[in-house]
Amino acid sequence: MARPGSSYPTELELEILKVLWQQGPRKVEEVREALAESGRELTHSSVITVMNIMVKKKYLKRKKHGRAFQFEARVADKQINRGMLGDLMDRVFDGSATALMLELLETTDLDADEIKEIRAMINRKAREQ
Amino acid sequence: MARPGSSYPTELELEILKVLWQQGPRKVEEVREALAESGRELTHSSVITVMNIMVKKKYLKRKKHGRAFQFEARVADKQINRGMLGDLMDRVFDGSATALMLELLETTDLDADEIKEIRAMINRKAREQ
DNA sequence: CGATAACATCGAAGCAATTAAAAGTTCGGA
DNA sequence: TCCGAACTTTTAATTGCTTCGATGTTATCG
Repeated sequence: MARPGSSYPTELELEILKVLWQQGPRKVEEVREALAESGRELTHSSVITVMNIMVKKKYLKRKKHGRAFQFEARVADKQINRGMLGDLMDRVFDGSATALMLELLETTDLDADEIKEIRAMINRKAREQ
Repeated sequence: MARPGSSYPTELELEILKVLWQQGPRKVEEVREALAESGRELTHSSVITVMNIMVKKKYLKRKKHGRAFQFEARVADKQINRGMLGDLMDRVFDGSATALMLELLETTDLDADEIKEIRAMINRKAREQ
């Protein structure tokens, strides 16, 4: 039997989604350029292959626009981020948000502003209950 | 060209590591049973195949123990958890611990105790600076 | 209208991950 | 010592991801 196939975007798929989330609907060539700028140099052919797979997976939709296709994200960044984080939380931290957060706090350097922001958030959360 | 091959444990590898982290050094058969109990029914053959790959990848070491091998984790849970979390933070949240934490706080239901614990942690973090 | 450039599809190679059957090895008891 | 059970190694099928060359299509410009 074979690999199950993740229900979340793969590495490259995520990179492509990020470009479309940041820049809006784009042509393959433009996505290829954006990827190249962040250090991933692929041929046109490679990029379009993956993007067509992403259409099949419903991550993207495409529309003819002049002679080329325009591709657009069909999933929201929030939705994907949440899903991927939830997946890691389940798989690695056995579903414990607290364990995840403690790990993060233990191992990350945060500056004063960030701490302030997180604290405000947690206080708001406390008040909500 | 091929897939790069993640520097972190795969799905099944992580499940196996968890068993060994929780139970200490174990034989293949015992690991197989533990996996079955958490809903993943594999043949002996399948489990040993992966575990041997994990030895090659230096996740595990093995020692003859009677007629069977005993396998032991060679990496610490903390180390792996940290790495996988860091990887997600980089890939999904562009390296921002704050963004990750805010997302988690936004989307997770935490009970009073958990909030208290996290708050204590962040306060300690604030004092450290 | 025909050539060319821009763009798309097809086919495929190579490796990783998952799964397991079949074949090989070894230890302990009859 | 030899058989069988327990355990391991070998081989391999299947599928997913990444990558790209070769080939096919189409719009525009001269």
